[in-house]
Amino acid sequence: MGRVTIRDVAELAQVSTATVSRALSGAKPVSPAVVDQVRRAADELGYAGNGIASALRRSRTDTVGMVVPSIANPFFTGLVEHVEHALQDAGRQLFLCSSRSDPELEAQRLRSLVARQVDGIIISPVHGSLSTTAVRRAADELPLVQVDRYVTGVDSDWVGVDDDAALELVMEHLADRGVRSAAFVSSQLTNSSTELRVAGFHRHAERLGIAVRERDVLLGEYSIEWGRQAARTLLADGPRPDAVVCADDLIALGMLQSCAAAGVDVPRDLLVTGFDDIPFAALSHPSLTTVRQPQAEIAAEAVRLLSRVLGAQDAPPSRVALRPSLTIRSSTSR
Amino acid sequence: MGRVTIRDVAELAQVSTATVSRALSGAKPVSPAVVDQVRRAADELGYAGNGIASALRRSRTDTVGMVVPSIANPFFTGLVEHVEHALQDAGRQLFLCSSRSDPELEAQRLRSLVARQVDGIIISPVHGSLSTTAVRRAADELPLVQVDRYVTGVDSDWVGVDDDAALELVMEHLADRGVRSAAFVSSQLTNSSTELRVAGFHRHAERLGIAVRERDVLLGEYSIEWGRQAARTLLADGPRPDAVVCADDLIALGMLQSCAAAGVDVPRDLLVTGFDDIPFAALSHPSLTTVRQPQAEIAAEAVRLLSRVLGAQDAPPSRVALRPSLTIRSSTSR
DNA sequence: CCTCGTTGTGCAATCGATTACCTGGATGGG
DNA sequence: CCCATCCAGGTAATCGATTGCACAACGAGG
Repeated sequence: MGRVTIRDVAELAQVSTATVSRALSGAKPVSPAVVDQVRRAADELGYAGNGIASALRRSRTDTVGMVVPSIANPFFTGLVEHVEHALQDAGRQLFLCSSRSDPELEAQRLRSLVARQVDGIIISPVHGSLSTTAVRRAADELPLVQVDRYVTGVDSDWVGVDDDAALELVMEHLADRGVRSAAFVSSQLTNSSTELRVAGFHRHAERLGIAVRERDVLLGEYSIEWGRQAARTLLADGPRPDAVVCADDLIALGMLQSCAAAGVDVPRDLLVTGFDDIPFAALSHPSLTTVRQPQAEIAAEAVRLLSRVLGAQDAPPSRVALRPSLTIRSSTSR
Repeated sequence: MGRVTIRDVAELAQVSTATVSRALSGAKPVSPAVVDQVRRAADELGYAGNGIASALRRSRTDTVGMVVPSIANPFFTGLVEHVEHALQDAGRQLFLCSSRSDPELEAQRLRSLVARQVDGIIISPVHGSLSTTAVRRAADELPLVQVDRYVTGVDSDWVGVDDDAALELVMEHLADRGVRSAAFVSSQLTNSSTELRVAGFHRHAERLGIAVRERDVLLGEYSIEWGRQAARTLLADGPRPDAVVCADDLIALGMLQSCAAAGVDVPRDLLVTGFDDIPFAALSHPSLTTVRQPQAEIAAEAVRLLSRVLGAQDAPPSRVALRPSLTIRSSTSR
């Protein structure tokens, strides 16, 4: 357990700690013979360095923190994987936290990341306004990029998908299929993407002459269980709409399950669409028509933006909305 | 950007840095009046502390590192969520890394966690032998608990599921359903749980008189795609077994998809079982019969073991194999 | 009134690595 | 042959918070 320090290495290699540091990091030239000696000594002792001490002195950690609302949602884990990949190329590591859709927990995670001196933060904030203070406070301290969703009132970079364009794709596709009335199932959360999606839904429905009854807009949370529940509510009473537009795939998958259980045939009796195109969207029965988010591009762009800020260039914050595409599967194909 | 330090607070509150530290952490008694003064000063300056410096001095970080083979696999993300929950109660934070099923990357992650002085590590190692060196090295430095899988040759705590008992449940269930021959689809990875599952499959198949042809044991990786592929191989030629036992749900879900595409009716023509009981196992068509892992218990036990070791009690390493249960759904119910 | 705790606070060492600055010797040009 | 330059490598300050030790003030008990 006795940790081996740079001093031990220096002693064994018969040089100063400064030389050991330089030999191992290559910060300044050291003669090859000495480098070799130091390397050998370090190996022999199994020297691993102390990242904490190094971080304190250099005041950087080569680590980026990421905060997402949920790691049970494959959309976010997909995003995380891509971010991790992109960071690796930049020689950085990812420190992942989940805020579990709780602004309070989110604030705590952010504080903790700041205290741990990560070099930058990538966050998908929980809430459009309740998250503002914590996000701003973090953004004041270090580079911060928002992904997927953003909060109001913080001037930071953002990368995500063009939600309005996404809903346009969905609604036009449904219109093409002859849909005359539609329901919308989403989360209660008031955050940018959730709001833009519901707004887009209404806008394009109206434009295309698709009827929307007020009671057919159901708000709960982004989960399979809520999809199931919403389906039950929707199918329980009154005339059924021609289609159900879901704000994410988890909801849509829960919806499909309950439809099957209730004997409602999708797509014959009802069309269903999702959002995100998670891997499981292709596996349901029927397979799910959904909006594909360009995850890899979002991740790459987020990392690029972060590096730009790390490069200390005081560029104005940029908001990048990438174009989504529609993956058409059986849930809307008669 | 000018970070506020403890010195600034001390100056404003007109006390020494020692007093500020004690007032804020409560490590030693400080008179109420002074505490109040310090609190006020800290608030006014927005003092957040420097976790790095604190960690260096105290040589603890109140952080636990976790390394999993994949964060795209809902089984692991479920586990992570439960661990995070359990840690929160203990006032610790989680630092999550993915090894992407690559022993080399895994070793790097472990080194990095050790360098960052996390207080302990929870790991599900990639490989039974290739991961050994890295895991041992980490375990030499700090408390380490293995979950789900374990490597050979390292004396550390382990918590997981009783894989043999799990396969017993599966095979007896299949035997009850009149299955006379079975295939097994798993990952190539040689790690404890993978190996115990294939061994259990063979043992119980033999015991119950279920025939297994050598070419019906297919090894690839834990992914949906491999499940699809394996299905194609399995259905392509020769007589079809009565059942396919899959070593995880991702494989099983891919298998179901390909079966549907090939016009093979599950469960009429073929029974299929999975392993893990991820949320999506209930959503497939047909829904999947699978082994349920007691994730919450595994997580709680892992955290408990880690705390025990952190308490510096030199107890002998314990290996806890929890009992799995079988969730029976449509993929095995005629 | 004189010890002997007790309590609250400050001083300064400390954690381990990095790096600004300094030194001594080698090198090269004039 | 001398001086300017360069380079490897050492010395010690530094990052920011914590904490062992010292000390002052105060109260209680004899």
